[in-house]
Amino acid sequence: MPDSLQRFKADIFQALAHPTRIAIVEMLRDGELPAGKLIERLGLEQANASQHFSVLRAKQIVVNRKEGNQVFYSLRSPLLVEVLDIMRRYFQAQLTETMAALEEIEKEQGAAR
Amino acid sequence: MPDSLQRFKADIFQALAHPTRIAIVEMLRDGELPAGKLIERLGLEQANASQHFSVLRAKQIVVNRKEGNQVFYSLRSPLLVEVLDIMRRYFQAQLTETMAALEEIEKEQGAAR
DNA sequence: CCATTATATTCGAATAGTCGAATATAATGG
DNA sequence: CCATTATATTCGACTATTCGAATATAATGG
Repeated sequence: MPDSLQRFKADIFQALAHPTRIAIVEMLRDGELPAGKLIERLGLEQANASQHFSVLRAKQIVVNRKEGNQVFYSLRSPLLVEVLDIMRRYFQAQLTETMAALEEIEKEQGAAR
Repeated sequence: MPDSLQRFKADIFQALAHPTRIAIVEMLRDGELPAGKLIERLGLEQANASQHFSVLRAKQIVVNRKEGNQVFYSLRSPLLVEVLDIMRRYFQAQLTETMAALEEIEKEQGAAR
């Protein structure tokens, strides 16, 4: 039933379905960074970070290169950044709706008093 | 560490991290459909479909309304459709890259012969 | 009222994901 | 060579997800 495009999409979404990995991707939007820097800035446990990097590598969301004993990660494509930006708009749209709904409720409660 | 926007994004990505749910969302892009139609067209097991709908409802990706004994589902926002469209571009870009890489390899193997 | 249709929920089994600790591996420098 | 740094992998424990079967609930029509 699922075609390969749908499977691909699901795989990418799965890879992004964790806030830590989103944070990593978002830090990389401005360019390549060493693993150590990502770990430090995001306050991650080293082993756990490595596991998250592994997920991102497996789905080819990031590219890595070695320099000495350091590994540098970068995003493979800027398209993912577009996806995240649309998500921000979606979040804001939802927030706006929720605020409007709350105001409506408060207005009704004010009138009922 | 993760802010609420990142958690939100991760939640939405999680909800989309299954090909069946992507297929459902894609069928809904053209407008509201009854559950039964979705189940029939996608060849889903009823109980499993219901579980997938439940995931989509929980994250407010879909809106549902009842009419008699039928439930109609629709997308809450067109922004998600944009996300899926970017993903298609991403897939195509990856495919193009893979093809190019394969051709490169074949060219090298041809030259090595 | 009862049988049928429509769909949600629960159940249990199996698999997958996530964490931190422990371990392994590679690179560096003294 | 060995200690240190950097990072990947494994382990084990726990949680989450997915499936189909079974069950529950609601609506419909005769």
